[in-house]
Amino acid sequence: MLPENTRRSLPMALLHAREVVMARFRPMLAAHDVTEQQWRVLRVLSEAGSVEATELADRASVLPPSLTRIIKALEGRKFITRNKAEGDGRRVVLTIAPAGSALIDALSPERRVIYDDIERRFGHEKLEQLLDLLETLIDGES
Amino acid sequence: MLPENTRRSLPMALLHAREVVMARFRPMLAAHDVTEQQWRVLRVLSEAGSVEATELADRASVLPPSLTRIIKALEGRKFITRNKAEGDGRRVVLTIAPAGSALIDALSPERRVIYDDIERRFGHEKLEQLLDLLETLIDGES
DNA sequence: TTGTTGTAGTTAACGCGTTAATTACATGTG
DNA sequence: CACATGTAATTAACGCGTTAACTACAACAA
Repeated sequence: MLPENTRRSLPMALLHAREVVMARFRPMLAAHDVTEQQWRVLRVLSEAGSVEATELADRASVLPPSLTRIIKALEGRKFITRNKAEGDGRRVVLTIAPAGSALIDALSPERRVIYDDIERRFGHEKLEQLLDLLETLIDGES
Repeated sequence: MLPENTRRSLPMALLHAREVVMARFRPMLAAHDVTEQQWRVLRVLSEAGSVEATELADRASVLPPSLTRIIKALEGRKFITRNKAEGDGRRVVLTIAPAGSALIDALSPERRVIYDDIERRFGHEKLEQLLDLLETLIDGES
């Protein structure tokens, strides 16, 4: 059945929800001259250490062409390092650098405050439930 | 509490979920040379008939500068008409045109198939639950 | 070894997202 | 009326999203 109105359209609802959430984080990122996408890439690298470009693009939900640009920017600021994979001249391995880890650490307290506030207003139970549903949707469709 | 990994990050989960869902609709839109954003604008207008630019941008989750560009494109293809509001020379009123309605109608069957497939795989109950949670989140944060 | 096919990454082109600045018009105050 | 303030829309600048095309390297077959 088609959604009777745009508010019950799944793509629009997901978009709108992401927007209101990101509105909370955007000022923090802007204050440190990091774009949302750069931030996602940094977080994945922070979590995994060293990751190949393809996997990184996938985990950060960034397309390969965008990742190329983002790598240049992050490498230029010494947040990450870029090396060829040994044994395969095509692959590129990205690694988080000290300055990158430092940025992640520096933003953690502020992130925590924002995240806690969202969780408090929305409800811990609902948040977990929402994350579970999203995970199921993602795994089922991808 | 901070999300322990990127999969449980609300912004990333929302982004990823939207991506896998839109992947289903994108080919349909591309086949008719309509961008996602143009499509959202058309749908809102189709639902409401005539809407002022500011409200349209809000309901379609499009920023004003983007809306200006989208209006030009849609007006050029005679999908919508653009008029000044009477009584206020600043405001602009957008109205869906016959060609726009025709496009909406033409895509409806295909949309239904895609939406039904998502709903069937994900589950009707879960979909309703997800939409409810998203609506709550949106209303609470905006 | 040579040619073919496949894969990883980059580049290109065009539209949108985002913020800031600007223009045009409206409203309110003296 | 004249001026200041406020609001709607547009423009500008720069980065990302998206698709397609291209380059470089790897794997594989003859």
